[in-house]
Amino acid sequence: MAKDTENTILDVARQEFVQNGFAATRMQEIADKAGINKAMLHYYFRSKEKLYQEIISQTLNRVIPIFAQSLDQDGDFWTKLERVVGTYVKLLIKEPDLPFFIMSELSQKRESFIIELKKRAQYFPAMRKFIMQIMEEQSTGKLREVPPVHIVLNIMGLCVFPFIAKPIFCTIMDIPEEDFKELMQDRVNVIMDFMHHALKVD
Amino acid sequence: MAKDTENTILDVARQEFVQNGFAATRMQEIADKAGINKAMLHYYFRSKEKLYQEIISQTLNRVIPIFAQSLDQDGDFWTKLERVVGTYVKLLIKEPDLPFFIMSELSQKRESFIIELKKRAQYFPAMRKFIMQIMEEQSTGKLREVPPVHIVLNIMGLCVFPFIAKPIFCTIMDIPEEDFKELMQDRVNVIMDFMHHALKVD
DNA sequence: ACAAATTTTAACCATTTGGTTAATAAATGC
DNA sequence: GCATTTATTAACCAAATGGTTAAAATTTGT
Repeated sequence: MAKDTENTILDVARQEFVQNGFAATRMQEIADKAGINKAMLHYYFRSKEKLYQEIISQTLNRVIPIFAQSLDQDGDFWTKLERVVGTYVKLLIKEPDLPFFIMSELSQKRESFIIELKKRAQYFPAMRKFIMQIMEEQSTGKLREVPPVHIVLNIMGLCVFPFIAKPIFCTIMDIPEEDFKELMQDRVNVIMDFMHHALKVD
Repeated sequence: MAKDTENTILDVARQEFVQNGFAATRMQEIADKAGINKAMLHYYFRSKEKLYQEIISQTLNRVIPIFAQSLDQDGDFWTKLERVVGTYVKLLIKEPDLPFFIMSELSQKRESFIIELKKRAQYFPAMRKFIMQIMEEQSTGKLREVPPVHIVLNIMGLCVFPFIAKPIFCTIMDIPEEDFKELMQDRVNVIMDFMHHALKVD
């Protein structure tokens, strides 16, 4: 039963923190939705801050390895790109609030988040190796010469941005939010096509 | 003196709300930083909610027209694109926290923000006209056939995303945040080059 | 110069909120 | 079966926070 309570708390807390952010999330609300006494939250996690930290930690553990591993396999730039874009967009369709959560609290609770992020520094080389690979393929004339850092920024932006901008985008473009998911289904192909034309050598 | 106090409040409040979000911003903190009594905040703006609304309103007034007007002038797709990308990136370099603020509170206080957004519906047609123009230039063979909605998403993503992702990006890529601004200076050219290759007809 | 309106302040107030405590219930080990 | 540990609860607490009020200072109109 013990693990059960703990996991219920974590589940509810994650939902609440993701939806409302740290400051707007109420411990009482978490307790109510988990169907337990508020004191349990402190019994298991000591404080709101610690509970939040745990959620952050879990979230990073769930996202970063997926991302890094999809980069850390064999293949040329295009193989890797297709893999990483596919993985990422699929993940985001399943959990569309994720990028928002990560970036939201990041800007406000910068230090603690960055610390938590740096604990996963083991995964960063995958990214830097990817950049090296881009440079290599550029120098052998397989890719057009665009600054690699910008290429990475572009890839990330093309994948992640729509999920962050969904509400504002749907409003301005007058698209029902239900149609949005559908739009995202095509997204992998659009991105691949876009990148391909942008980076292929003439 | 009256207008002076009011504007000081607005200035400080904007900084605070942008930096901390609604829930984490303290009225007392605003008062202190503005060097006035907390009661003044309520004297001029009645409540925290109303004050926040005012900031949202001002912010949208500052951003949306700039964006819409840069789309609402003459020129073919490429002329417009260069104008809108230039305007946007320039604005964001000056106020890098802006997209974050807009998108942050958007997801949490959805209703009130969307309402405020819809009050500016007058500006939306510029965007839809831009899409129409894309479709036209595609049918006359001037642009490659990529779904226009995705083109718009791509443009927005390429412009805005780096500013949202700055902290996480700089950490993972091991780039000092000071170097980031420099990176953004090249951004307009990179984006234009990228779009050009992605959309030109073979 | 002075009355009326406006602006500003200090002291309060009610509520919310994270967190604690002491007592109770349930599980565990022997 | 019983003592000990673990899990859970209800009641409580102190601090923080948005908001109010009544009085004082300042400005404005005449």
